[in-house]
Parts: sequence; C-alpha cells; structure tokens
Amino acid sequence: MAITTRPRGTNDILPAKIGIWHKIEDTIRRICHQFGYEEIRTPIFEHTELFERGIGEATDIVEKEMYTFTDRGQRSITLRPEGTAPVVRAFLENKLYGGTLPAKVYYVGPMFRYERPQAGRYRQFNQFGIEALGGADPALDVEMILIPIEVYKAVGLKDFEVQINSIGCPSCRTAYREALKDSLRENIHKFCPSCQSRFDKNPLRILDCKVKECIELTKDVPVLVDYLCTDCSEHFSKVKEYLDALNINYSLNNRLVRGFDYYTRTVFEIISVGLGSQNAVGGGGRYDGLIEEVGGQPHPAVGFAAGLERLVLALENQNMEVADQRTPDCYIAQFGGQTKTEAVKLAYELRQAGLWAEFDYMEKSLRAQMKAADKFGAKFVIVIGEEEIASNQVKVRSMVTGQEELVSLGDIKEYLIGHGGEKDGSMEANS
RNA sequence: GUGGGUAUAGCUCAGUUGGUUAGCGCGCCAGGUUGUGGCCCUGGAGGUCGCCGGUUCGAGUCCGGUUACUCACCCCA
Repeated sequence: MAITTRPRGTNDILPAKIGIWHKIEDTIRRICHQFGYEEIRTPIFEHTELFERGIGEATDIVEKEMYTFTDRGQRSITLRPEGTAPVVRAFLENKLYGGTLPAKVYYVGPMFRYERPQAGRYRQFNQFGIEALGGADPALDVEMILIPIEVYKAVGLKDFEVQINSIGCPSCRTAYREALKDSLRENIHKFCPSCQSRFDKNPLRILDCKVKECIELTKDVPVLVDYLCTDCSEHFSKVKEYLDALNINYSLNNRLVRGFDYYTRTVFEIISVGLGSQNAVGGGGRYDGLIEEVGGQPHPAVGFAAGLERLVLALENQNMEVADQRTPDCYIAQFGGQTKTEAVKLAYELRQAGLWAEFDYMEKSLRAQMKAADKFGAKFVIVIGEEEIASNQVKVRSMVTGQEELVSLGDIKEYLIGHGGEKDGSMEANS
C-alpha cells in the first residue's frame, strides 16, 4: 500500500475547503449555547463492550462495522461508531445525574465505521450531536428537532424536511411487532430476500424497505401509532402539539424506524433532498432505556446526531462556496543587500500589531514578488530596497489604485491600519 | 460483504483500425521590464499512461488479474 495514499473512506480537508467547516462548527456552538447545551468531549475510543451493550449486539454496526482492536494490555478497544453511548457512559462515570437535570450537552467530532464508502458515507466521518439526559419532557424531544433546524437554516441549507414517528416503549412495541408479523406472515415469501431475513430479526425494518414490491405489500399493514400505550401516545401528542405551536413543518412517517436498539418513543430524521442515496443529514430519538442498559439508575433521555460531511455535501450541491474572504493587509517586496532582514523584521512587527503581512521566501525577482502579491490579493505592497533603507522611507503601493506613497518605516503600521488593515489584536493582547 | 462505472502532468481532459519522440487548456517557474502586479507574448519544468501479467515485431490503446476511486445494495450520519 502506497504510504502517500490515505486509508479507504477517509478524507483530507484541505485549506481551500476549510471555510465551510469553520462556518458550520461556529454555528453549531453558537446555537447550542443559545439553547443551553454545553460541549462535552469524550474519548475517540471506548471499551468495546460499551457499544455492544449500548447499540445492541444484533445491529449492523456491532456485527460488522466496528473498528475494534486489542491494545497492549489485552483490552478490547473500539473506535467510537457513534456518540450517544460514550455520552451516557460519561454521564454515569462522572455522576452528572447528581447535578441539575436534564444534563444538556453537545459534541462535535469524528466517528468510525467500517463500511464500503459511497456518496455521503465514510469510514471516518464527523458528527455533531446533542443529548438531554435525565429528562422525559416532550419539550426536550422538540429541542432535538429545533436545534438542527436552526443550525441548518443558519448555514444556508435549503430543501430539508423533518419526518417524525413514535416507536413506543418496549411493551407497546412488542405488541405491535406481533401484530405486524401476523399480518405479514402469509405473504412473507413474496418479499425481497433481505426483508425475509428481517422478518425474524427486526420486522419493523420491513416497513423501511426501498424495494417497490415490498412497499406495495406493506400498504395495508397495521400502523405502529395505533398500538401505542396511553403514556406513549400522550407523549407523542405533546411533541406534535409543541411542534405545531412553533409552526415547525414536519411530516408524520409511520414507516420511520431507526437502526439502533436503544430508541424508544419519538424518532425522527431530517432529510435533505438532492443528496443522493444517503439522504439523511441528521436523525435521532428518545432512548429512555439506554442509561439503565449501560448500568445506571433508569433515566429517560433523548438525543440527535447529524453527519457533517453530508451537510457539507448538501451545501456544495447548492453551489454554496464558503471561501476565506480574508486577504493579506500587505505584501513586503524586497531585493538586494540587507533588505530581506528588514522585510523579516517589518513583517514580524506588523504581525504583532494584528495585521496579516506576507513576504517572499523563494528569492523571487521584484516582478515576481509583485505577481505573488497580486495573487494573494494583498491590499498593499511595501517595497524595500537599498534606497528606502538609506532614506528610511519605503514605498507603499495600493494594489487597488496603483498609487504609491512614501511612508517612513516607523509609520507603516498606522498607515496600514488607517487604510483598512484588519487588526485582530490577538498577539497584542499578550504583551 | 455484493454489483456497475472509472483510472493518461498539480487540475479538467484528448489520444484515430495497436505504430516509432504521449498532447491541449488551466495552473506552476522563468524571461520580455537588471526597481513594480493584473492583459499580452516567448520559453521551461513536470508523466513508472494506477499496478502485475498476457497477446503482438510493436500496447496508453486489446485480454486477464489486482488495487484505488466512484456510484448503488445491506445499513446508517
């Protein structure tokens, strides 16, 4: 394997493309804070058993998609495939249940799943997630939908839609599962092969099948919502009531089921049209049983996660370019004798003042330095030659107007700031 | 894990029925201007034609394999 080739399913995010990531990350932090969610950072890897227990032994993730290895202490370690189980672990380990509940947290970071890459799916990908642990209020379910909507709107995502469903609690879901199987049993041989294997393993997923014939065959099948117990039904009604009161557009999708075992009651997905086959930019739901499953006292909780690569893809499909608009405040051109030393000194001085100053590292001719300054989009070029050093006056050329002025070396900082230089002052603050 | 498509310079691509020194455009570097950018002109650098094997006098071109990328399935963000 060529060492200059990155591992399959991974990506380099190059400087030319980093702008959109910064915009997304900044937006996430701002909006989460407005909703009172604070950042939590958990390890990139955890004990394998956390995911086996949390996500479910029979799920695809645990069966075939985890990056698992044995460390030098013979422990089985897994690169996190999702963010909820680690947050639940941190909630228990750090006894956050002893603080104010619900604990409202968000995270941004890489996840790992061993899958065949395709559009919008990678082996290392970034997720933004939010979790509210220790709260059963339907208003929390609604916040899980509100926050991503606000984030998507703020970064400029168009054409996305929210779908919601309730899959009930273990007791009402069990009743439904049996009713569903009863209605399918007679015709199960007509379904696609994967649906036939789902029949025993996870019959609810049959509702989610994309094969035309299967969709047709499940047209008149019982609907999960009709089987919800009183508590689950009331909870779902409240969620819808709040969404309606907030004028949030959503559609009820009674075929929406999600892949992890831990979901209960509310589940939802946010779909971006025009994303290709992997069109869910985000999804989540309530997981009232997970905290107990992982070994804590029972606490209801609800969460959401969004794939950032998919969000970037969707924004790119809208032809949104987020380039870094900043350009250097000046380019210092120099030639001959001691002028390079003067350029190095002046650049440092201007940079300490919070300005962006560039100069040549490649021993270019003056002409080539001018070309470089132009390519950078520098606002001014400062020309330092032997004459300028002798007279202590340098030429400052506006790259917009082409006008040149003589400015004494000591006044350049003020000149640039007075002519639109962007002081960010970060280095000044230290002195 | 299964199936389709693709692979030629930093980038986008062309390359005829197999034919001798593999090209265009953009980008990069230099010069035209020994102290001045954009436009223009001239020149230059840069290729194991993904990799391995086969057919052939001869393969970027045909065949087989392989790897990577890509799209889709399963599943998920």
